[in-house]
This record gives sequence, structure tokens and C-alpha cells, in this order.
Amino acid sequence: MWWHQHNLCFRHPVEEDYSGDLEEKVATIAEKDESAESEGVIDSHKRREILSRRPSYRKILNELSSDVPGVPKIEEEKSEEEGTPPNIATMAVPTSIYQTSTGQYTATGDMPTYQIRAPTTALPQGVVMAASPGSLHSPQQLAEEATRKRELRLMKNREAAKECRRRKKEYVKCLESRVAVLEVQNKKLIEELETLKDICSPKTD
DNA sequence: GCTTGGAGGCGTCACGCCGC
DNA sequence: GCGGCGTGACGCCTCCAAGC
Repeated sequence: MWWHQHNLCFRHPVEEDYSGDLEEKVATIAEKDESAESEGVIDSHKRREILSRRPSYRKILNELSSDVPGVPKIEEEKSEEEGTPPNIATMAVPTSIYQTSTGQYTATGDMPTYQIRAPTTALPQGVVMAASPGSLHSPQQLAEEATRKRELRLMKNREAAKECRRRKKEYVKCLESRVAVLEVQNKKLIEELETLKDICSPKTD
């Protein structure tokens, strides 16, 4: 339902209720295709079709904010906590505190090992822009260049994924608060309606 | 204490969109 | 047309609470 909010109509290209039911629908389609020959390929294609593009959270929220006063915009750059520019230095261990599912907090010291390994890929020792492609000759150099490019891409994507998740959470929070506001409004309007009804139709007794 | 299931986070891959 | 970005999906991990 995310994409079909009141007054918004960010309609998903395929489904209105994206969040929970989509998986079921994907599964249904997958079942239907089971008899097909290259089912794996078809499956993944269908899945991709179903999951085709939606507007980014930033875009959605910004549209929402221009539409509805009081809805915060998602900043282009990180604004709140981290005021540091997006450079390699920021790759260091994220934050000192994490919220657990129960609302408790855990110090970074508890960081699982597989998370700790992440920053180690933090851009290979400052040699990022070392060699220009034109100056590469040997296969080994080419391989190194490819590896370096891959590392860079992975690192950027890692950061992008984090940012994306952060925005998504922010977006969900925003929608939740909007739901709360609308519920209150709705309640008030119902009450108002009842009052007017009472006034307009006086008792016959 | 052990097991199990759910929640939440992370890294990576794949792919559509967009700006150049 | 191409490269970079944003994001869904997937698989993995940790943490926690409940049940035994």
C-alpha cells in the first residue's frame, strides 16, 4: 500500500499493495510458470518485471513534502548526524550505538566480525587514481586495475545501500506519522459530523 | 542451558533510470 | 550509448525472546 497513499498515488507500476502481498503474488506467478521449460530464466524475468522501478524514496518524500506542508524533506546530502563529507575516511566503523529489535542498545564493541571486515575494503590504500588506463600495459596491471575498479564499485555500492536503507527507514517513519495525523483528523471530522447531525435533526419529542 | 523463529542489519548482485 | 546512482532481492549474520 505504500505507493498509493492518500493524496499521493505513487502507484507501483504493477501492484498497489507492494509491501507484503507482493511476495505472494510473485510466488503465485512463479507457480504458474513452473511447467515452463526454462523456468529459472522466466521466473527471474517475471520477478524483475513485477519488481520494476518505483520512484526513489528521496523523490517520493520530496514530492510529498511539496504536496503536504509539514512533511520533512529528505536532504540531498546527509544532513543530520554526520556532517562529514562523503570521502573514504567516513568508511570507518559506522556509529557507536545500535538499536536492537527490542529497543536496547549495543555498543560497537559487539560488532560482529563479518561487519568489521567491511571497512578493510575501504579504498585500497589511497592508490585510487594511481594509474590512468592508457598507461597500463601488462596483463597484470590490467588485472590490478580491474580489481581496483571493482573494489571501488563495491565500496560505493556498500555506501549507497546503507544510505538507501537509511532513507527507506526515514520514509517509513514519515508515512507512519502521516497515518497518525490523518487518523486524528478523520476522528475529528467524524465527531464534527455527528455534532452537525445532532444540530440539524432535532429530536421530535 | 539449548533450540528455534523473528527482526534487523549488512554486503553484494542485478537492473532500471538519468544525466552527460 | 555509457557510466554512475538508487534500490529490490538474496543470502548471511547477530541478537533476543519464548518455549522446552
